[in-house]
This record gives sequence, C-alpha cells and structure tokens, in this order.
Amino acid sequence: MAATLKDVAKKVGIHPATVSRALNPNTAHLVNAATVIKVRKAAAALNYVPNPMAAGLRTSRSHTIGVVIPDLNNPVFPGMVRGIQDTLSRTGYTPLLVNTDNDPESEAHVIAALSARRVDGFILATARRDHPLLVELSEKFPIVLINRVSESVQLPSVSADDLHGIRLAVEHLYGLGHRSIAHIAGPAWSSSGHERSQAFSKAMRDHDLVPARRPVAVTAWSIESAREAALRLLNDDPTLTAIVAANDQIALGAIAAAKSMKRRCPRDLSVVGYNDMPLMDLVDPPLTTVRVPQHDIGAESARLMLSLLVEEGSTPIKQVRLTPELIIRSSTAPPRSAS
Amino acid sequence: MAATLKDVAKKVGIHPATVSRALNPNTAHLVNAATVIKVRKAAAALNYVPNPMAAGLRTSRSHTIGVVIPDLNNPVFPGMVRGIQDTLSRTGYTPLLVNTDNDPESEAHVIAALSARRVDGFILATARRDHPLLVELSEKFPIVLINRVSESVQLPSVSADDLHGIRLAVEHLYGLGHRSIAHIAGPAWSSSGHERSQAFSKAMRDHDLVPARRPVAVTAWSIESAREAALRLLNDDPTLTAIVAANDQIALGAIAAAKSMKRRCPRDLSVVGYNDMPLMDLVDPPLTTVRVPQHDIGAESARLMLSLLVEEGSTPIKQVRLTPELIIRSSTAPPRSAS
DNA sequence: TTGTAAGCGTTATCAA
DNA sequence: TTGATAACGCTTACAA
Repeated sequence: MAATLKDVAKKVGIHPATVSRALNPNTAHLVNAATVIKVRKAAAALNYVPNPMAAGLRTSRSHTIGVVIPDLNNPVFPGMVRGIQDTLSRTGYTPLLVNTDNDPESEAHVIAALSARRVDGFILATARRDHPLLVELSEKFPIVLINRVSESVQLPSVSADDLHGIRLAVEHLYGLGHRSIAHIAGPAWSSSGHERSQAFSKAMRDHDLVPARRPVAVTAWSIESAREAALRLLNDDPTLTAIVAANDQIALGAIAAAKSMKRRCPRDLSVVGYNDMPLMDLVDPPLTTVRVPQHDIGAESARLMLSLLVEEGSTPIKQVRLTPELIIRSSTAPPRSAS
Repeated sequence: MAATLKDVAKKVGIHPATVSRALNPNTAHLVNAATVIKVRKAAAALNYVPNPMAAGLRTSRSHTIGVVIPDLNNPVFPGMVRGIQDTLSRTGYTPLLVNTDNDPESEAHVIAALSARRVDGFILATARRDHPLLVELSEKFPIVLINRVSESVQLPSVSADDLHGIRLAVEHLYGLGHRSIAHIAGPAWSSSGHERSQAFSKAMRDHDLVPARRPVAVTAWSIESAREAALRLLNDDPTLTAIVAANDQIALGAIAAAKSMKRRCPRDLSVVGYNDMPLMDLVDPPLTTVRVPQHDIGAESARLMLSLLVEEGSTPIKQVRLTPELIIRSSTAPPRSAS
C-alpha cells in the first residue's frame, strides 16, 4: 500500500539505490542534481515515506531515544519532557517515554524494554547517588542525565545550578531577617537531594549561620513524606522561623504541617520551594520558590544526546548547569520577632 | 553483538525458523514441547532479545501506538498517559507520545510523523467537534478517542460521563441554596466543552432553573482566557452566586477574576471545577470539583485499542463512559443571602 | 554518477 | 514436527 523506494525508482526510471542516495541528505551530493530534483518530485507525488523499520534493520539505528522519568504525575517533569520532545522531533528522533515510580526494580524493567526496542540512547531523570545499573548501561549506550547527576559514574548531564539556586533561597530569607533557618532535604538516595543539602550547608556557612538542629530528610519526594518530616522538625525546634525545602512538594508538605500545628505561613513560618512547578502561583499561600528552567533542561539534554550520537565516542564529558531564578511570592515574610 | 535467532538456532542445533516458532506464543504449539524448552533455555542463556525492527519489517506491525495529547503541561493529561503506558507496556506495545498545543496544524504535523513511524493505531485526546483530519485518519488506522468525542465521525472512545458529572456539580450548588448559577464553557470547537455545556443546560432545566445570562465560553483551555470570560460574566450579572466551570483551569481563572473584583470565593461566589487535576486540594481555596478517573480513562482506552488490534475489522464501535465523582472542598458554600 | 548485489533479523509459505 | 527459502524495504560496498 505505502509507496517504497522501488516504486519511486520505477516512476523515475532509475535504480532504487540511486533513489535512496538522492533522498538521503548525507548522500544526495553523490547524485546528479537534476535527478535529485526528479526523485524528490516523484517521491512527493507518490507520497513516499521511508520505512524506519527497514532503514533501522539495515543500519541498526532506531532513531529513537529512551526517556526515563520517575513519575510523570510530578508536575516538574512534563516541562522537561516537552523540552526533549520539541528538540528531538525536529531532527527525526522519537522519544520513548517511560515511568519508574522511583522504583529501581521497575526501572530495570523499563530500561530492559527500551533496550529491546533498540533505542539509540537514554535520557535519564532517575539517577541515584549509588546506581549500579547506570554504570552497566553507560557501557552499552550513550546516556544523558537530567535533573540529577550520579556519583557512581561520570556522565554527561544537564541540571540546574543547585548551589546557586539554594543560595538564592537562603539569601532571600537572610535578607528578610531570618536567622533560624532549616533545610528539609530530599531522599538520601537522590543526588539532587544530596546536592541541594550540601548547597544549603554551604550557603548557611557563608552567612555565618548554623543550620537549625540536625538535618531532616524526607524518605520520598512526596507531600505526605514532607509533612511528617516537617512535623518532626517543627516539634524539635520551636524557634525555627524559616525552611528551605528541597523541592516544591516538600515545601507544600511543610506548609501543611505548619498549618496543622497552628503555625501560619508566612506569618509564623517562611517556606521556600524549589523548581517552581505549575500552579505554585495559585496554592495557598503562593509559593516563593527557585525556578529551574524545566523546558530548557529538557531541550538541552536532547541537544546533548544528539551531539553524542553523531560524534562517535571520545568527546569530553559535558556537564551543563542551567541558572535558576528566585521567584518571590507570598510564602516568605520577615520573621515575626523582627517585625 | 546482540544475539539473533540464528545464534540460538546454532546453539540448539536446529533451524532458525523453528526457533522463531518456538519463541512465538502463537506458533509454539506447532513445535515439539521438548524443543520449545531447549530453545527457551538457549535463548535465555544467550540473552536473546527479538529485534522489533526485523519483526516489524516482516509483519508490518510496529507494536507501537501513537498517543496524541494537546498539552502535557496540562496536569489532567499525565494521569491518562500513565494509564495508557501502564496498560500498553504490559502487552509489548509502546506508546509514542506527542503534543499538539491545541494547534490543528501542529496536530497534522505530529500525526504525519507518527504515521511515518508506522504506528499500529492512534489514541487521540485532541478531537474537535469538526475534525476533517480525523475522518481521513480513521480510514487508515484504528483510532480510540479519549476525553473528547467527535461529531465528524463515529469512533470508539473513552471519556467521563459529563452529563452525570455536571449534574453532580449543579445538584451540589442547588443543595447549598444557589439559584443563580452560570456556566463558563470550554472553547466552542471542543467536544468536551460543548458536551458539558449541554449537560449544564439540561441539569439546570431539571431543577427548573434558567442559566444566568447568555452563555459564556473561553477561547482556550487556559486560566488566562477563563479570567477574561469570568470578568465579563461577573460584570454582566452581579446577582450571580455560583459558577460551574468546564474544567479546573477555568475554575481557577474564575476565582482569580472574582478576587480581582473583590468578590471572595466561596463567600461571595461559589465555584465548581471539573477533572480534579493534581494540586486542586492545595490551591486557594481548595477546589470543589468533579473528579474524572484520569488513570482509568487512559487504561481503558489502551485496552480498547488492543482489542481493536486483534479483532480484525468489524466489531461494533464501543463508546465507554466512566463515572465521575464530586469532590467537595472549600470553593463552594451557601450563598450569602441564604446564610 | 549510477547500477549491482548482498544482507540486516524476522516470519510466512511450502515442502518434506 | 521441522527445514528450506523467499521476502519485508532499505543501505552500502563495490563495480561499472
């Protein structure tokens, strides 16, 4: 039904191989300019569309990239996915999107499925600090990490400059007059959680502040887990006036916890989030947060992957850091004692 | 590098064709049970994974389904996409996800790209009331519509029972004492917008109410567009006490508009949303809304597609309606005059 | 600049 | 129950 190279060749009266060359941008220069024109016209007339399965079988490249996301329902990720899609699709590549639910077993499963599909590479948002699967995978496929970096293996990555982002948050709170500031960190296994936690310590030191109490971390990137952590924190240290959360969900959980203890945000407690995911301007209170360029992270990771795919092998590993921006809304205010 | 059928055949000492038959569930019964066992073992030992491009080239089925979404950044859709992914992946199918940004031209573009990839079918969340592309496409591919249905052509679909959902919203407001209720409809081209608008009229009639003022519709499914529409509505009719919005974004826009006119929700104006997308429990005020089973819609649509793919041709067209549920939060209250 | 021919890894048909 | 063979549509040495 669908037209093939042979059909086009027959129509023009030349050999299919020549048609193939004429239609492929990389080999078109080998063909007489006039016949290229004729071939193009005939192809268009016949509605010829190359069969990617046949091409892929021959070249063993699927023009397909596996995109592995912990959870598409977390509103940070759709932005990145869009960035990836927009960039890849412009070059004839197709992303194959999967979820892992932050479960390593499920991750192994979906990655196996994508390998079976013969993806040409992986863009992963699921890196853990300790990630054996990753080193294995990186020997067989080009890989770009987004949002997180791994300590298990040095890999190309695109993420926000968390050191800077967290510093912006701390400076903002400091500027408002806060001195008793705590951090609610991401899960211990998560690299972004770890990085932001380190960044918080550094930013505090730079302001000659000591973090309030011992460090608190959530066990999962969820509002519920954050609520529990925040409850502990707030009980431990009633003098606390501000929290820097490792992401927006955690900030939301912290605000909920405070509310349940009759501490209002921002009157009794200031909270800064991280990511600025959709709707953070409409929650109660509108969240002051560090905006990371979600779409750009996705787009840049796709570009990086594309470059990996053409430059065979040995290019220096590129680790891109995008600059975040503080968005001041209403979840932060001067501490009460200072007002 | 990767093992092929031939490798497995060599290891077992039989012909590749037999290996193929042994490994394929549909043809395994043609093969001696003992050799099936041996083949399976050898395949596992060699880490054999079938090459989908080769199989696809031969069978002209890619085991791939195009999933066309207007905008992944709209938080309703990730839930449906998850439902699709979860169901498809269990059967060896892979969804190919694309965005259209509600732009027909962009839609034509991405659908062409997916056709080029030889998808086996389409799951579309982009149906419009008048949709020429759809009738064309439906002649060449199995199609399942989600969330919206089309009037251009009768097609299998999975969506929420909007008639019921909107009725729940109206009944809730009526029960609170509201009598002056308006609807802000979705865009005129949208089938779900149209359907909910019809449902609203019917529900109002059933309560012997007349909709406040002439109908208002947004021009796009966006908070901004809804804000404008709501402003018009609220200016037109100051006696209005409640709004049923065609989706959550519109509800959010309506609340924002009211706020800007110094009318507080729910004190001066009750608002009901539709969909119950993520975070609607945390916005200000927490939104009373009609919850549609997003994941289930996705999962069911995938199941429908799968059944279309096996049952060649002529099965009766199935239009599945899933039952929504009213989630009462804090954006609705009795009208002031009634309190 | 173009044609020839082989082969990518499967599966379907036919024969044994 | 299994084997032989051809074909799916494309790319790419190599030859002309």
